[in-house]
Amino acid sequence: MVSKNTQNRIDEILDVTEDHMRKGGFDAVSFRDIATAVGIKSSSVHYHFPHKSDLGKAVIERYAERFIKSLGQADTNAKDVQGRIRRLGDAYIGALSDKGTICLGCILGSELPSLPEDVSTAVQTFFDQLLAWTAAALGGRRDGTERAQFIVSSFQGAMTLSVTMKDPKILSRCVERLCSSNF
Amino acid sequence: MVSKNTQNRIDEILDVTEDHMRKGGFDAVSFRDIATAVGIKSSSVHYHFPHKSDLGKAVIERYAERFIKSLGQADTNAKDVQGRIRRLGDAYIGALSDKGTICLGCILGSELPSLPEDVSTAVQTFFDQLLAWTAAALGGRRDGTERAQFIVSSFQGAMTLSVTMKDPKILSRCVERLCSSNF
DNA sequence: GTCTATAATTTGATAGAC
DNA sequence: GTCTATCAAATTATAGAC
Repeated sequence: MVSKNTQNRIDEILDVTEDHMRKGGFDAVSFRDIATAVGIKSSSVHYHFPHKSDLGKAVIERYAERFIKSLGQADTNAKDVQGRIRRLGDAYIGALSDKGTICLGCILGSELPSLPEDVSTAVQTFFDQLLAWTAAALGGRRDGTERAQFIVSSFQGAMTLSVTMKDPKILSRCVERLCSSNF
Repeated sequence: MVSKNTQNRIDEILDVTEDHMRKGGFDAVSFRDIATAVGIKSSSVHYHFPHKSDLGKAVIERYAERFIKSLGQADTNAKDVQGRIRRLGDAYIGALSDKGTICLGCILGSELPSLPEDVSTAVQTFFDQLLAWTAAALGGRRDGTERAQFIVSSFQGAMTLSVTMKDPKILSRCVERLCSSNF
């Protein structure tokens, strides 16, 4: 096996890890499985990520950055609130159709009490950012935080039920319903 | 260790298993941990549940029966729809405050793609029953199934976010919001 | 029904050569 | 950066005694 550019290899490892983790959670990931999927040995994975928690932390942090960035600017003004919430909904729909698997934050959030501390902290940071974006997107209402919690949790739940019932329409109808409400 | 009545022992095992599973999912459960918590040896757990999937299947089936039964009758008439949906919401609030952990269906639903087939089938059966109850509770509307999916998934998502953010109010406000809507 | 003992496999992790 | 080799621990599971 020829050496590869470090950043590419790291991304490859994180791609495969994210894949496995979104299917079965943190414990569904093993160094050997990841290594095999990437085409290297497990000791080489340890070279990049010494401990499993390093791997978990890196994959959720990368996911958070990508997801939040995909939402674009959450301009804090009253105009086009529905458009911005639809962007959020579309991001969830995209994440689902992407791989047919649940949002990474969703599955790791479910397992939070059993995760290593670095990882659970990173998961909570993801949700802090996501809720802050959503509250801002709602245009600075008084109860923006609570509305944001309702919207985000509804999308997450609908996404999870979509995977459980193997029916992506559950999520898309949820997005439709919330976007055509006045929040 | 003195022998115990079989049914009691089985319930003890399922209690502990449910506990562990609600904290970290299917993979967070090990025969040794369960045995230790119950006060027996792992081989004795295997006597009651030969394979791990037997344990998983039994725990979700028991959970489903208890949860659905706690909802009471879902009389199919237009009266008191809000009262019935509030019963459903209260069941979720109860499940959360019960152990401070997520609903078992919720966490196993998230991991569905990686579960043994018996277990994933049992999880889907749980949701089939829950959605059927909710659709009936909505009083036989035309789009009852879709409304039921929205309500159940919103409760599930709010429960999960409550655990993730360590704020039970996220769920209780979600219940309040949906109960005071006209569905 | 529970125990001891043990097998077979998997897992996270490290040392050291190239 | 990747490899070989290896380890200690944990895991699912079974056989057979009591």
